Amino acid sequence: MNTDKPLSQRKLQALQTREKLLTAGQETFLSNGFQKTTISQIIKKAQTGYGTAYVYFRNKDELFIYLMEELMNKFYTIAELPFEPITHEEARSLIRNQVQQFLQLSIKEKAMMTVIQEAKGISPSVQEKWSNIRERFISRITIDVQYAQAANLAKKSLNPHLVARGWFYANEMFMWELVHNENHYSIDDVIKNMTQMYVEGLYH
Amino acid sequence: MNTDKPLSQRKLQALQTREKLLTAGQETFLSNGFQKTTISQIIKKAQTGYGTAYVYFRNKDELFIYLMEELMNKFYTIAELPFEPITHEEARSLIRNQVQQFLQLSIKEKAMMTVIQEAKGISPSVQEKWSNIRERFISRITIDVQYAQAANLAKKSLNPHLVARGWFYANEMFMWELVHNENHYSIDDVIKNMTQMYVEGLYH
DNA sequence: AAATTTCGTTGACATGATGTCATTGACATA
DNA sequence: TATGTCAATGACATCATGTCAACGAAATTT
Repeated sequence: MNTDKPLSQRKLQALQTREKLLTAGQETFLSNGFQKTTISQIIKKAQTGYGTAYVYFRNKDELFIYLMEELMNKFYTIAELPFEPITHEEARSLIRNQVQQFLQLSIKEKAMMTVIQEAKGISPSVQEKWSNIRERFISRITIDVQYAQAANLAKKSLNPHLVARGWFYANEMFMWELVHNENHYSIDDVIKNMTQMYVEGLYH
Repeated sequence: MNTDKPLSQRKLQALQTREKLLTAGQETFLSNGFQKTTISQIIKKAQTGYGTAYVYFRNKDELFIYLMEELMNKFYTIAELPFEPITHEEARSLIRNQVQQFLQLSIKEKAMMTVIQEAKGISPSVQEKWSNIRERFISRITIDVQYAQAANLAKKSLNPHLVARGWFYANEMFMWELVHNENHYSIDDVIKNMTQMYVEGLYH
């Protein structure tokens, strides 16, 4: 599990400094948001000199992206959930479950998701990172749709790529809304309605 | 049509200055994007002093918002298209038509839409403006869904608010993708697939 | 038509964030 | 002990923003 680390005291300290900056960044981003967070705030909290931040990260955006990565892995796990239903009903259940996990993870990580939403509007590199997640979901959903079509569960007249994309888009937007607290709907209602529409639109 | 204008020479010049700033802004935004456009660039193109821009607009965001308004009115027209179908088929046709107009307008105004997309990620006030359009579409679609349910064309087990929201979300996201040229799909395919999924998911 | 007021216009200025770079000094190496 | 390496640093140059006191031409008053 643990690869041996031939760490000199210097390298160790460097890693610690980097880590200090990341955690200081985490805290600052969560309390101030992306836009209002400055390098000065981060290095102050990390107790390092100004230039130090630029030794480890090209800029604020890059520092933030490292913070995103851990969270992204959790999403990837959900994106890759197995999907091999035999019946219409089983399909509905698996789909509903994936939506639920996606939305619940987002809400659990609400604080960070809010900042990510803000950041992806401002920073092209953050936007691209989020785009990675999106495409990963979409290509996996595409495969699922194709599976259902091959199993004669889903209508073959529909383009699986477009179906997958449209389906994820709706999910994503509801997710941002839930994260932003602008919703006046219960999560369960959202899941139930979306799943029903999707399954009855796509499946026989 | 034309309300009488009791315009002193001063007020006239003021209006002209404002207009110069708006057109200079328009040009600059379209060629440089939102982020990279600065007040200095705008006033230089408008041939006014630096402070003048701040006389007419609180900041860059507000100037941009005035530029958005005209375009937004075109969207509102589409949002309010009449919808009173008698049959399933008529409903499908009306829906398809609305989607088509929405996407075509976006593509026709592609240059400005690209800047709007960028701006709404950066400026909260632009985001709110766009949110107005979205909610206007959604509430209108909600009414349409309710109409179809009352006419016994659509399933009554679905929540019309959530259906309308999810449907618009998918449309919006495809629209941004089309505007951004990231699409590898034809508009017609997108419209056909989305409409089919929606109608067969919602209608009996 | 002279005097006075109003107000559109202006650019210098203060502020604040960013990214760079020459320098420093503690640690590693010989 | 001497020499090198490199993590750390903060002063600096750069750039954008928003403010404000002052100017002067137009409008109004006397």
